[in-house]
Amino acid sequence: MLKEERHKYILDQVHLHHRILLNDLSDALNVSIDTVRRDVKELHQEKKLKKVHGGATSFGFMTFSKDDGNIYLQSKKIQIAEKTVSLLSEGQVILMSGGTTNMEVAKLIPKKLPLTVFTPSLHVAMALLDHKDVEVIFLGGKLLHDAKFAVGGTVVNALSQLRVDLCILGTGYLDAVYGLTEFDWEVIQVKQAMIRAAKKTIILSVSDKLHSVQKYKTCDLTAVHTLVTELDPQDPLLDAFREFDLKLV
Amino acid sequence: MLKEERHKYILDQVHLHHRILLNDLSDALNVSIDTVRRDVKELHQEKKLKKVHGGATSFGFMTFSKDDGNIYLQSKKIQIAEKTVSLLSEGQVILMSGGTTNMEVAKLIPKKLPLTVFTPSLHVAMALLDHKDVEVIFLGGKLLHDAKFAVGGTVVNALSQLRVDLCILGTGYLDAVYGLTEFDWEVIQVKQAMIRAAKKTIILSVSDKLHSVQKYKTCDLTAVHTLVTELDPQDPLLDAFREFDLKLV
DNA sequence: GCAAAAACAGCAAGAACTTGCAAAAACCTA
DNA sequence: TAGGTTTTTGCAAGTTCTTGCTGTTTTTGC
Repeated sequence: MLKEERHKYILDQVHLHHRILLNDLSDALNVSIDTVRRDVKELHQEKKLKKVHGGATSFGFMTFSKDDGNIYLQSKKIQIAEKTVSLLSEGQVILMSGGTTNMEVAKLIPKKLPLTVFTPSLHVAMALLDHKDVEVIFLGGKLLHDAKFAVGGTVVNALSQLRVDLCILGTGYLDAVYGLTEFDWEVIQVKQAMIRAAKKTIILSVSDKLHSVQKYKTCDLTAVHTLVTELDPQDPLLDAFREFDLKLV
Repeated sequence: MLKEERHKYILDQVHLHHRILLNDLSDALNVSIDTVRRDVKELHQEKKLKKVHGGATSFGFMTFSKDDGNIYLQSKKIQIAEKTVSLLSEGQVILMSGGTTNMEVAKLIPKKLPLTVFTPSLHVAMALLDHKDVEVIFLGGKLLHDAKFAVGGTVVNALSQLRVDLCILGTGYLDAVYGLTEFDWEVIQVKQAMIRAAKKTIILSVSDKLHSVQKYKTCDLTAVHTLVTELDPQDPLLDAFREFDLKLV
């Protein structure tokens, strides 16, 4: 492999994930850690990226966000994603919905963690394909133009034939009384099928979305096993959810 | 072999693969490594390519454009895409494979043209979702990490239940004698199923890939109805394909 | 403050590059 | 066509670049 190719790969990865570990690079490129270190050093001197202890980051990382421009929201989502990733274990078969929070989870999954992931989200699938050890199966169907998410009978049908370890539901609206709600009927159908297909369901929610309700209901909180937020599990904001048989993380 | 011929070959290879090793060139051209080195040096001075340690890369190789950094190849693909789009008509149900050429087709489809498109390619699906009037159905299945393409029984099975107007096959290798070939067995299975599911099949190929053969065979040229290249339909390079009942565009 | 991980410096083998040169081929020009 | 000139090509020797390994120093997390 040419040095230029390695450099391109490294820069692509850094731009995609905002940060990258030298070990992962060494692994992905099949060269020694020293070589990668030297590559990153060069790119650092060329001001193409920023070298940090253990890896590298892109320059813009802390100054702007590709997503909604909201750095606070973004960092909350990353916190949630980190907590969620720590709940995963090797060899699991999981289901992931869409949403930006789930995107962060996809990016943060360790490169060497073997998993099988089913998802109807184009973005999540795309992000997961960077992970050589993750088998990605896309649940095909009619795609929603804005959400880049597959819905419809095909998806629900495929899900009805699955039995997976874990379902990770991203962005939704959450309320102790009304449960999990959404504004898109088609999405509801898919999420319900996802919950049915999984032994355990984890929902991810930034605290801003707690106690908010939308038009349609996905499920009651009793159907959920774990709720991950960026807050400390002891935070009083979560009190309303303690009455359920729910693990707060 | 003339120097000019070598130069053309080298440029073609660099444009096609974005990079090339001096050893491979020396091997393919049956000249010493020194000669190749001198050739590449010249081309470098003429700014036709970029010489790097161990080989050469095309310009634009280091850019981060989502597209294909290669200007020459890129413009050929756009020409092909334009011709292809002109073959489409309102209300058609079509199948699109992956590849960068098909990506260009997806981008160039008129925003107001109502179509239904089935595809197993993440990139094509993503590009099509920009078009509000195109209904996109993703053919789900196990995703190939590098090609971002769904393969396997699920896809083939779903395809077996389809009957569409048109199948647009992107990047493949084409030869008058050996027909359409690929290097990935799984992809072959999907492409064959796509051809079976369509009333008509269009294949897109940049002229560089004409007369080249890969390991596995997708189909004979008799299964194809239209061949779109960036060349003029009268170009002698296409003579080998005239014996077939094939529309050249 | 300690143990583990990461970074650094120096070294050696191998690959790639440069330079100079001579033989062969191609190209004039009479 | 013969003889001289230029270009092209391959070879060899020496140099530089790349890369993985070693041991040492620095940083990090507990």
